[in-house]
Amino acid sequence: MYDLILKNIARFIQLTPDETDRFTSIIKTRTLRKRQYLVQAGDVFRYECFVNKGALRIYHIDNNGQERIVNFAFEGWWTGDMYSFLSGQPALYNVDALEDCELLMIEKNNLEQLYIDIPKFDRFFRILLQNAYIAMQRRISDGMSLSAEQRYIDFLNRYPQFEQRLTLRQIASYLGITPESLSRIRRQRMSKN
Amino acid sequence: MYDLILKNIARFIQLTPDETDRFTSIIKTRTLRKRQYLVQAGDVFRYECFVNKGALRIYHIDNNGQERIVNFAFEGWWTGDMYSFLSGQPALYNVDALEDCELLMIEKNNLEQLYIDIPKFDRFFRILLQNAYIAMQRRISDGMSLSAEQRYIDFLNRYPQFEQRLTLRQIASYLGITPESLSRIRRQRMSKN
DNA sequence: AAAAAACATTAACCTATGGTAAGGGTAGGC
DNA sequence: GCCTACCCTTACCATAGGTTAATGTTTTTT
Repeated sequence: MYDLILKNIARFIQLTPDETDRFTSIIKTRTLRKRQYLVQAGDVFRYECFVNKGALRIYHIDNNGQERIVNFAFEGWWTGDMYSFLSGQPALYNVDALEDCELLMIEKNNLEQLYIDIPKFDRFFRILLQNAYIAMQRRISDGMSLSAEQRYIDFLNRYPQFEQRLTLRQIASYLGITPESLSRIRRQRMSKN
Repeated sequence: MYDLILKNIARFIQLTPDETDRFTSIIKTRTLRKRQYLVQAGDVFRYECFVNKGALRIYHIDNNGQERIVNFAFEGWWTGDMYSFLSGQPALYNVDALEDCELLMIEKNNLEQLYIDIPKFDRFFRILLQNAYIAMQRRISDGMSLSAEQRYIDFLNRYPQFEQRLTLRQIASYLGITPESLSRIRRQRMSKN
């Protein structure tokens, strides 16, 4: 049950058996069925979530009523709504399940006590966030510099294993274009090669 | 000299006098003249930098040779090249001074020893990164959802104090549009109001 | 102070992508 | 097993923003 999350943590910090027990004792598990919400924008959401199985999307609804996927979360990734978690204010984003999911969740108060008792977890999440920072900075500069087609090609190269688990609409939304545009890009690429 | 950085740190953690001394002992100061590089893409850069005075930009050169500003850094902000700092690989971005600057710099080895000696600094940078994460997530979704004009208006609302310190080209580059487009947007806004 | 370089503005034109609509395919609910 | 709803594709037109170029202005260099 906890294999994947413990391996994920062991990438950056080493826990003693006691610390491992302490950590797993605050984990709550939750399953989601496909399409089920984990977070709805506007609700307060006080958990950091580790995806043990399945896939989710983080998205918001823009002024034109379009769903815009800000990110995905697959097995081994962390998700939630950082803003709501940190501030206690209503969540900015929706998070829902693209497939049946199994989540490991840590409640805010429990995590804050964990930070106090085992400061190594401050370190773990610091390193996790540094990596997220690098990835997001690249997404920002790619979004400014690259054409829709180039962003699509980069997406395929970066996440070849996920393409088949996502629909065209989901990929288009993540890339910041319409499904029609992505369909056109695919056709043009077919005829080129 | 250290007032601003100590106040910045005191937002999230409390240091004892000894810890404060320990911290300030590893700070190196550096001044940059306007246009001077702090980091050049391709060089290894092993410092986290706090802007005590002045302003910088983080940018990269895209495939068309255009400078794309990924972010600014004003007094009280942290900057550097997170990728190079973490991995020891060549930096992905250029960072240079938009004004004469005074920087407080922490070398990687010193910071890593500081993390070990005073784990509160793990916590400090964790919280700093969480806030950066929220800001970057918003930039990604704004970049996908909003028109160039809306992004410009949001920029003015969010950073009214910085507009006058930046040129039109710099703001346009940050917004991901050409200077010509921003000039057109400004003119249209003038005639509307 | 002069020369050179970079910046801002405007205009005319171009292109990538969005909007809309329609047809056929596929999957999930009853 | 049918129906409904959603998904993908294609086509045609609309438009925001890019490109190029010309002009005047400001800043930097010498």
